Amino acid sequence: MSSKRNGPAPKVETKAWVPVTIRDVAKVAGVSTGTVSNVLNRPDIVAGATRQRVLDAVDSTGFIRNTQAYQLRGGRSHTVGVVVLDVSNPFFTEMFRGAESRLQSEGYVLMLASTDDSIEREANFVRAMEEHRVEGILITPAAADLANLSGLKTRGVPTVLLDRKATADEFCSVTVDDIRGGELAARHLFDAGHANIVFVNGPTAIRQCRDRRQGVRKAVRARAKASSIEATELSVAALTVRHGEEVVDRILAISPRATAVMCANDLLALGVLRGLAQRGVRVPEDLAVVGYDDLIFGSMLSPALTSVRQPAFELGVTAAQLLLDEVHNPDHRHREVRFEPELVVRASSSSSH
Amino acid sequence: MSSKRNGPAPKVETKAWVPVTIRDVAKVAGVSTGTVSNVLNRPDIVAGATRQRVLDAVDSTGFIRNTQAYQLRGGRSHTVGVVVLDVSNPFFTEMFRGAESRLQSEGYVLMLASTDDSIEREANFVRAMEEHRVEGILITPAAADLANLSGLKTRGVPTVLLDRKATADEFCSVTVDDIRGGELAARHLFDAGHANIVFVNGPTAIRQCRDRRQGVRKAVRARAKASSIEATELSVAALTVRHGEEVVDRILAISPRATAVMCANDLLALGVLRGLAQRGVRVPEDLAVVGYDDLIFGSMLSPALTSVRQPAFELGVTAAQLLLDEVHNPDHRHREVRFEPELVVRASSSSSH
DNA sequence: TCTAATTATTGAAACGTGTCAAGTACTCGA
DNA sequence: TCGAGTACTTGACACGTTTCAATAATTAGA
Repeated sequence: MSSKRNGPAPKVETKAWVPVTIRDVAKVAGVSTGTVSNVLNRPDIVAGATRQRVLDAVDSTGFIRNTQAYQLRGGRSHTVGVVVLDVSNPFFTEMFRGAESRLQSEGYVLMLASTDDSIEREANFVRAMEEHRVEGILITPAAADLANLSGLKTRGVPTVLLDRKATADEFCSVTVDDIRGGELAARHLFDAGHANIVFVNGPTAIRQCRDRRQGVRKAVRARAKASSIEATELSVAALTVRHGEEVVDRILAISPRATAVMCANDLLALGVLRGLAQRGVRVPEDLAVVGYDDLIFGSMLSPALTSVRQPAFELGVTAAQLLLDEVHNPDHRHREVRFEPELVVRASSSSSH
Repeated sequence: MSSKRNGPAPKVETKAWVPVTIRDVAKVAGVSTGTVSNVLNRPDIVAGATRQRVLDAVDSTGFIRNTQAYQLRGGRSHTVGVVVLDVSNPFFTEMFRGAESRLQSEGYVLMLASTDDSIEREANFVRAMEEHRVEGILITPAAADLANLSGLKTRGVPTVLLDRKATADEFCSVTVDDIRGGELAARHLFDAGHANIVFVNGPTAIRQCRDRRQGVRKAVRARAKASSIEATELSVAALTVRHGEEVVDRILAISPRATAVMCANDLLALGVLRGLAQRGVRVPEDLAVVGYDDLIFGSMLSPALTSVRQPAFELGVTAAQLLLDEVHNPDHRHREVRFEPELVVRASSSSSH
């Protein structure tokens, strides 16, 4: 890193900006503060000439309304807090974009924080947002229990859970049906004629992994009666590319040899693809591969990766919608909106074998 | 999407939460509001027994300090605004994480907004953040000129430009030396023995594309005297995978045939890789490929993609640091901190040919 | 015991805005 | 010309907090 200065490094301008209040504007326009406020909030009830004079004064003074005062007086904060586990995870950013697109048309500004799975940081953020009097919070809870959120509940701060079901009916929530997703992927392979598949799963401590496994098992049960099919489950310690690469030997060691692999997420699948390429195993001819999450780069690989897409953007939009309902509708009732995952079939599992 | 309700859909709890003020706490604790405020802000000056009584009252009432009132009275907002072009771009989210990591240890909360290149939306966000009295703004300006930011300047809102140099010394800024990045990539290929390379560039209306091209040309000039080398420039309309895929035929049509391709970003490179794979051209044996940006998935490809890494996280940290300096240090002077890009050599250009 | 010094607590003012009852100026009809 | 509307404008108050001069209570010193 290099730090460079142009010329004689001029001191930052000294004429300090003195905050312009509604009172300054009133003085310049030669009216009372009440009138200025009216021009700002109900322009219709003030005479044309006066209105113009005030607007000119606003311009010439560079007045910017102080939201805190407005809010203190009883106005809304027009702010919503979003708390996710990890901002750099595309799933969360897509969700954020969805929420943003819905909320910004209503004039809201979003506060974003990522907890990195830390319950303590989560508590801090939630508290800070409450202090800022956000009108609502969208959150992916870090902890299994929802202890950090009990305050929100009792204080009546509208809250929507992201990709997480409420224990009782305490909050609204938006979720994706991971059981169905697992089922979809497995069924796709069976439909394509694979009778012997491998399911590479992550730690079952993660709810998503548990659910996806359950979906796979469901698909197996549904077919097991009619035909002779089988699914071998392999488990890895983490959902990473490396772990996917390392599990390849175990996959190939299975006998009779499997003809398809389903991975609990795209990173695992990517690792598997690399491992297979290194060993000269062709995809999908020798072995079909399916992932989960539909990360953007999966579609850019060759062969492009079949995967299960989660409608992250729509999750965000819907969460925002639920929040708005809770904010504005006095008859609001909490509910869970569950989304269906979608199988995106691409070359890595296309039935050209 | 399916909407499901459990049981008899209980109406949301009716006992509306009445906001607890410092006055309520004072009443419960049997002290004055001044004392409560002291307990909250300067606990040391209040007697132990009283302090405890107040703290108990805070707990039992569930009091949460109202930041607006605090702020109105002259306190700081502990809020920083971040405005980027696109939240779903990993470069920006990494930068955001960097800024977050630096600022959250100082107790700040971040407001995030993405403009999607719209000057109008940018103006709205900046205005909203000013109304919220953010203590500073980190921004990637959408427009070529900085008209949207002139208000920030005159009103003295600390502002740091992200990946963009200030025209004069109006603001602090953090940038990455794209000229150097282009030079690094091209030089790497020349060093590896390639004498005839192709540079696939995007629209030169984009500053980054202009700069990277300039870097490539610089590398060419530096070598042209000593040996006979050449760089053919191809231009595509957008920095996407598809455009990369489509440019492959033009690359292969060049005669004498080039031995290496440098792309203005990783998406282009990815498209090129796909196009080459489809035509049976081996990488790096027949043709070496280099990208730019070092997107995470580049490392997961096989062959893994050589690329130029931009220290996005560090950019964010530094931007935050500059902002904090401008906020706290009365002797603050604006400056540009320029980061060096880093070449990450991987299999797609490794000299095993 | 009395004074001085120290320690704790109080309560009112101020921050910038929106609201609203009250006031003023103006218009129209008779 | 007067009265009754009508159309604008005013200005004090409230929102929840911090600050600070003033007061009260306690302690130390002589």
